[in-house]
Amino acid sequence: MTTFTPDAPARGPAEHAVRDQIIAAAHQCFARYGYAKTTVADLAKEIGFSKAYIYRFFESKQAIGEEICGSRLEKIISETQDSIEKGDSATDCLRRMFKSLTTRSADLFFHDRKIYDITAHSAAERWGSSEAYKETVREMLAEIIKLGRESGEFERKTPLDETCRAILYAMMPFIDPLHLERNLDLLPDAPQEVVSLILRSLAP
Amino acid sequence: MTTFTPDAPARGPAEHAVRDQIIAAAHQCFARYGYAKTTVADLAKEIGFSKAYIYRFFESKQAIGEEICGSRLEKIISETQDSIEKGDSATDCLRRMFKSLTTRSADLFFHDRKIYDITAHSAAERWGSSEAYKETVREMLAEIIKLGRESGEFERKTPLDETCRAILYAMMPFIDPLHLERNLDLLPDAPQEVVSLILRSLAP
DNA sequence: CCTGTGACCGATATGCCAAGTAGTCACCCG
DNA sequence: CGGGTGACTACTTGGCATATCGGTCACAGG
Repeated sequence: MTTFTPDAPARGPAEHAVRDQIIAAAHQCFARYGYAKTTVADLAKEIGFSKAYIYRFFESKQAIGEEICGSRLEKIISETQDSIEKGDSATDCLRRMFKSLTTRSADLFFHDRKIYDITAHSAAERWGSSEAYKETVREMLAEIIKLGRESGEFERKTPLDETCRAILYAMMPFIDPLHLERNLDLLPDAPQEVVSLILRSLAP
Repeated sequence: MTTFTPDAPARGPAEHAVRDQIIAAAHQCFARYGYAKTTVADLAKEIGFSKAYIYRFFESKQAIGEEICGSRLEKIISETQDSIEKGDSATDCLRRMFKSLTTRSADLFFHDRKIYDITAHSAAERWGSSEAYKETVREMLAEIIKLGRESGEFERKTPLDETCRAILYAMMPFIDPLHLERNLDLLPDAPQEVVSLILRSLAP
């Protein structure tokens, strides 16, 4: 699994109590007031240091946002991974994977809206956090397809890369936060119907 | 094919020289300055009548927008229909259908941006014009699938409705103007790869 | 009946200026 | 030296008065 920390030039020590405090404060403020309405000065006040000090640990407000966004996406990934591991076939794993990704994203939308908005913003602005998320999802999918091909569940003619790309494009409306937002009324049936279509396409 | 005129209570006579003048002026102004920047008063001045008179023919500015939007979408539909008719198999028809829809939509984006923006707005606001468009696309697709099933090209187990829905969901990123806009960098390969996946899923 | 309009209303957009915000830097302290 | 900051700048943003816009209506002329 690739790491979520963006390849940007990190500033200051990666491990530091104050850095953790900033993250904690940011998580709280972003969740409560939203990314835009939270100022760096707010975060500074929250942890009892000056604004300038925050810039010893993060090169920008966006970097903090990416960190919050990334760790939330990581949680979705790891929960999804857990669900996949309970699958008893590649078919089952694929169903579980997308079921988990869509329901957990929708959950985020309904129960942690402000954080969800950050992920949507992250996707729109192509932040490192969501690029890394997409890449990890791609890797997870490739793993399942490979498994299914080895076990004889899935066909082996189509190039693996193309298969993965096409599947992700097809699921985009339900995975990409930006698109999901507009398709909430199609949950939970639509994504499952697309997964069924995908599975038919994978038949040997 | 369903008509594009929204089921709204149309105002005034449907056939009328002045009505046509309004449409012509609207098309010109919308294409040049955009829907938002064009005022109803602008249209009135353009055709030499008063603003109030326009409301004898259209119940709102949106109704005019829907008309412009709808007729442009109708053009895409009819051109696509033409292309489909040249297909020599259901498989070919399906490829042609989506190839035509995506390239013509992208074309609209690049060469008639202001009009494209209206279609995107129409999709976002769920205007009648784009609902009708989506419905017509669904009908076109169902027709092709039925043909393919009859000729033995496509499988017959999955319910027709579900097949059509799933295919449209999967192609949404490249058909829906709202989504297409964000995926222009994936053209022209991505939609074709998804169509290939769809065709694999339709194999008997 | 049909064609056509100016005056009017409530909501929304616009322009403008003060206040706030992201980010930097020189500098302080132990 | 690492830990920490106030003051500064260039750029947005918010708020508010004002103008504009979508839409209606009563009414006029043929």
